[in-house]
Amino acid sequence: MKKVGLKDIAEHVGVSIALVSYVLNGQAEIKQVSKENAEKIKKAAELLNYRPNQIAKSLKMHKTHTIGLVVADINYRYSTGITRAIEAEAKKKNYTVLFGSSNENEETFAELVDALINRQVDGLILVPVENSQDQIRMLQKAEIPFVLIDRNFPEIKTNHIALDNYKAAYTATEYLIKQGHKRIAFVNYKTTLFHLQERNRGYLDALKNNRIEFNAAWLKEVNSSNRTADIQRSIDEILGLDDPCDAVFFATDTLSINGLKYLNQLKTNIPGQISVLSFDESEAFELFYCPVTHLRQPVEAMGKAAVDTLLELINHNKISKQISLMSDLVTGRSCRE
Amino acid sequence: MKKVGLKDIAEHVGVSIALVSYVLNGQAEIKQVSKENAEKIKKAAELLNYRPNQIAKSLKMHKTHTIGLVVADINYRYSTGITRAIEAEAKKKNYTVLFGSSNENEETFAELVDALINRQVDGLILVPVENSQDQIRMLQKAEIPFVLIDRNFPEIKTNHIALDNYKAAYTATEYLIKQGHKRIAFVNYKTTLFHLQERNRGYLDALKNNRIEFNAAWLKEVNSSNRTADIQRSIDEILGLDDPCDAVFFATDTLSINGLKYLNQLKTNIPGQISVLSFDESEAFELFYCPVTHLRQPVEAMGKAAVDTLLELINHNKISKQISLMSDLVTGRSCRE
DNA sequence: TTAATTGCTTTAATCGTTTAAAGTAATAAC
DNA sequence: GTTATTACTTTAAACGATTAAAGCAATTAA
Repeated sequence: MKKVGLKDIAEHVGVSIALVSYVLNGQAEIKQVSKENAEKIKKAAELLNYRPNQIAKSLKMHKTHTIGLVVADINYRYSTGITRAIEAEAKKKNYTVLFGSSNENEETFAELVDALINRQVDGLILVPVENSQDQIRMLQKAEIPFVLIDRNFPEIKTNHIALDNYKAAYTATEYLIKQGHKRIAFVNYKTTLFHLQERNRGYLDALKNNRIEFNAAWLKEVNSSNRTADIQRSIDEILGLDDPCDAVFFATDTLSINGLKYLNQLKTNIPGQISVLSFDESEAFELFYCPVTHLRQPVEAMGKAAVDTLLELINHNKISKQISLMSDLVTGRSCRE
Repeated sequence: MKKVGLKDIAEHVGVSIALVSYVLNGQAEIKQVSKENAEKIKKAAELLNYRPNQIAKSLKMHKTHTIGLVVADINYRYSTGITRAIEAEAKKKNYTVLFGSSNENEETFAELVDALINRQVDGLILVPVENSQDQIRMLQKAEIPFVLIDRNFPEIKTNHIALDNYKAAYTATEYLIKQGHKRIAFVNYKTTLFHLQERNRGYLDALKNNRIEFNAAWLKEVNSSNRTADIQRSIDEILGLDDPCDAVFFATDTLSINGLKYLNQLKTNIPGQISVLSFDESEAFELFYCPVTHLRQPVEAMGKAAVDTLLELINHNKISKQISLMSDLVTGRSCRE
C-alpha cells in the first residue's frame, strides 16, 4: 500500500493541492473554501486514510514540534520519573519527546545532543554529565533553545531547573540531628558535579550550625567506577571508628541501594545500630525491612517547569529562569526516633 | 546564528551544491571530484560548522533511520531494561530510537503509534497493550514494518520476540515443587493478555505433571485498577486456607513488590512461613531481607533480536520470525530449601 | 582534422508540504 | 455596459537535501 499524500486527495476530489492543504489544516474558513469542496476533501482524506507527512511539514515550517531529552542514565529512578513527567507535559502542549540516555558518559552525551540537533528538534531538555561544559557553551553559541534539569554548572549562566540541593541536604542532616544523632556520616560520589557538591555543603553547614564538630572521617567520597568496593570500604570505616557513626546519609539512591545491600550483608541493625537516610526515592526503599527515610524530588513539577520554560524559549521569549524546587522528606522507619 | 546549509558551503567555496553534497557524502571518489575541491569543501564544512538537515534528507530519501519504540509503562523495570538494550543495538546499526510509553492504555498506545508513523519512522518495536489488536492489524494492512516484543496475540500472525512464558512458569513452579512445596499459590493479573495467560498455563501444567491436585483457591487474579487491595485480599486468602499455601509465585515484578510490601506488613516470615518467587527482576528484590528468587528475562538478547528483526524487515521485507527466549532462574533466599 | 574519451562540474527535477500571489467566474454597483 | 467586488480556486515558489543527466574543456584516438 503506497503512501497517500495531499496530491492523491486532490486528484481524487478533482481540486488543487492547495485547497486540500487549507481544508486539512483548518483554514477552510479563512481561505473561504466552498462548503462543498471542504466536505469532499475531508471525506476523501478519511476514505484514503491520509496521514500527513510530518517530515515534509517540518521541512517547510522549520518546526518539528519535537523536543529532545537526554537523561543521565535511564536506569536511575529519577530518569524514569522525569521522563514520564516531561512526556506528559509535552503531550499536553502537543509536542513529541525524542529521548536518549548518556549513561553518564561525556562522549555519548555529545553524540546524543548532536543527533537530536540534526533531527531539528525545536529545543532540548538536558541532564548534563560531568565535563559537558563545552557542549553546553556550544549550544549557547548556536542559539539552540535548551534547559538544564537536575544539574547545572555555576560557571555558565543557563536556564535550569533543579532541586535546592543545599537546602535539601541541610534539612535532612538537621532532621537527623534533631533525632538525636551525634555522629552522622555522609556518603557521596567523588565528583565535580555542582549539585552533588551542594549536598556536601548542606550537610557540612547543618553540622556546623548545630554545633557538631565535623570529623573528616565521616565524609566519604565514592568513585563511581569502583562503586561497590568503595561503598563497602566506606561503611566499614564509619562503623569501625572509635566512636562509630550512628547515622549515615547517602547522597543518591544508587549509593544507598548499594550501601543497604552491604549493611544487610553485615547484618547491621537499622535503625538500632545505625540510622539510614537517602536522597531520591526507590521502590526498594519501601520494601526494605524498615522503609527508608528519604528525600523525594518533585519530578512532576520539575518536568512541567522544564517543558514550560523550554517552550517559552522556543517561542522566542528571551527569558532567563533558574528554578529551585524543594524536596519532601518521606519518613520511613530507618531512622531512630 | 543562522543555520548553514549545503548552499552556504557551495557559495563559500564557489562550486555547485551538488559537488558539496557528493563530497560530504563520501562520494568524492566515485563522482571523481577533484582533490582540490574536495579539500576545500571539507574545510569549509568544518569552518562553517555544517550540520546536515536530517529532515530534508529524510524527505528526499524516504528513510529516517529512526525506529519507534512503544513500551507498556516506563516505570516497569522491564521497560528500562529493554529500552536500554534497544537503544544500544540501534546505535550500533546507526539508527535512532523514538520512544513513548503507553501506560497500558489502549488509546495512548494508538496515539503514540500514530504519532510515530507520522514522523515517518522506518519501523516500530511495540509492547502491545490489551485490546490493541485492531491497531496491530492496521499496521499490517498499511505494510508498516514492526515487531512485537514481550507480548503477542496468538490470533494475529506477527513477527514477535518474547519469553517462552509457558516454559518459564512451568520451570519455576517445578522448582518450587522440587523444594518440597505442596501448596503453591499463583498470583497473576486478571487479563486477556496472552503472555500472562501462558504463565497460568505453565503453572497449572507443572502442578498436574507433578501430581499435585490443583486447588482453585490457589490461583489469584488481580484487577490492575484495584491492585493493592486485590493483592492484599489474595494474600489473606491463601494464608487463611485450612491448609495455607507454603509458597506464592507472583506473575510480575509489580505484583510481587506489592505483595511483599503486604507480607512485610503482616510480619510474615519468608521463607519460613511461605516461600516467594517472582517473575521479572527488581533492585528491590536484592535489597529484600531475603533476596527474592526470580525469573530474569534476557532483555539484552531480546532488544538485540528485536532490532535485528526489524532492520531485516525494513531492508529486505518478507521475513517471519517468532523468537522465543528462555529466562534464568536467579536464586535468592526467599524459597525454603 | 575530426571524433571520441576522460575528468570534472553544473543543471534541474524531486521528496510532500505550505502559502503568497495570481487567476477566474459570477454577482453587484454605477 | 463597463467596472468593482466577492467568492472561490489554482499556480508556483519555497524548505534543504540527493542524484540522474547534461555540459564543458582538455586530452587521446583515428
